[in-house]
Amino acid sequence: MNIPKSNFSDWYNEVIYSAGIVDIRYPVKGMPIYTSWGFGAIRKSFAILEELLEQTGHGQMLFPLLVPEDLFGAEGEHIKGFGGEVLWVTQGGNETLERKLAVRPTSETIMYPMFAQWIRAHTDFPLKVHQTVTIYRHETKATKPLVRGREVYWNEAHSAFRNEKEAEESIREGLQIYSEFYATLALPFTALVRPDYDKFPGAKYSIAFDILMPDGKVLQAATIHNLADNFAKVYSIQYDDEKGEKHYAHQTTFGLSMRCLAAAIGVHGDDKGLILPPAISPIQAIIIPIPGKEEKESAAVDAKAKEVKAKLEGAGIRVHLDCSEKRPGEKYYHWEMKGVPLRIEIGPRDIANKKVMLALRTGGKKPIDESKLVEATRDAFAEILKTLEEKAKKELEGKISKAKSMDDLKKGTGIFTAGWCENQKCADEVKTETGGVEVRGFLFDKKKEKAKCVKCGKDGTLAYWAKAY
RNA sequence: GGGGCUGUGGGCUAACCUGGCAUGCUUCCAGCUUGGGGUGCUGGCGAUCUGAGUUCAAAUCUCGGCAGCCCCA
Repeated sequence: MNIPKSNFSDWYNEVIYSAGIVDIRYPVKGMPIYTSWGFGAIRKSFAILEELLEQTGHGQMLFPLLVPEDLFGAEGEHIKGFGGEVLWVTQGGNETLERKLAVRPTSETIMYPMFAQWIRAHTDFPLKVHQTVTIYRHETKATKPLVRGREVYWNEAHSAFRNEKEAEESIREGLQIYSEFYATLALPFTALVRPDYDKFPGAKYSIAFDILMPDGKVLQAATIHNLADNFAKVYSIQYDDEKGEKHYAHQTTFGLSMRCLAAAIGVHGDDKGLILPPAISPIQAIIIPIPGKEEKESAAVDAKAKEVKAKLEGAGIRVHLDCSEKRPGEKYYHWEMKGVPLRIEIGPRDIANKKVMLALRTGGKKPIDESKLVEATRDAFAEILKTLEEKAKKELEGKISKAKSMDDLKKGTGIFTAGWCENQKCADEVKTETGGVEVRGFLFDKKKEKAKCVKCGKDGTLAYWAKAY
């Protein structure tokens, strides 16, 4: 890496290519290749998320990519919200299709007609499903790998319940799942109820997780929507209760995309490159053998390195031994750039002392007793996670400030709290005048704090504001 | 939604204004050397995004397409 992180935009573009996260040289807009290091980290992340969803009773399914036009358009707000960027399949082979097929920009309209088939009575609840797939949105704006593309890999959870109360509980469950998920990535966030005009098309309300990036802009990195019975009415998801009376189901949906990796890259990386949290790094520990001056020494190092590798593998740690012909120093730079959280050095000196060297990507190098290898490695991962978390929390806290005037919004950077009268007009004017600062929403589940609107001065509510990706 | 800039070996880049032999670094390959933080030397492979136009001649000028970056909304 020869671009400092302070030049965040260039740093990001450089590091995602150099570290093997994506290759943007494929000639279709917004569709890069997610190469093995990047996709590996995404898969590790999603495996954690999928496990959390399974534990809370969501069953994994796979729904079709395509949805016929009439089904897609049934919910009026929904199609209005997505209509402009839907890709359509209009031809099959040489024949024009009589019924156009939409390529999913999200899967409500594909899943919910099936939900209507599956749900007949109150005993069919709760219905909780999730899937990890790609979705497609024909973005016209500038795209950015992992942040805004036309093809997005994500996990979406969709659930149906008997009533509003159960749906509310599901919202809380979603918050819990995503909070745990982001804790394993050491990424602090703000979970905010979006303003009404910015909610998911067709939802009652939307909660979104914003993660602060180093340039002071926030990245929306997960969403949770309460759909109430809006979609149930359109797709006839109805059930008989105990008394034989008909009711509409209440639904929720959550989504979390590969943006989580963009957030981890942005928040944790440094001038040397990436720093991946141990939980999602494709390789958690990289062993670098240091050859000796004599062949005998080198042979001993090789043998010891293999022994250490086997021991760690046996403990379920993702470990790799770099026996390439490069010099040790070059290997250090290489794996640091890729963000491997822990490096284990083994050389003749260590063998003589019955030690191995642990070098943490977050800083610090220490010899440890060979007999305590597994334990020390686990401790190192915990320490790395803690270091990342503390650093990220500190940065976030340092960049949330109270804005009392338009001037504060114009001059400051990061996240602001400021009053808002809840009229979109004021929000729009603020965005224009400040060069992009927009209302991100209100804290969920907290008593709304009164505050005068930062724009018009009328009575309003304390809201969160920031520039966003 | 609007505007600007850019596209040269795998990566970065010079030449572009003023049309005429495509420069350097790096990576990669081979060999030797070296080995606890990017060893050194020698040799080698490899490029003007795409289509049309202007011209004796286009990386260079003009127009379109595709792709990327930046700024504004």
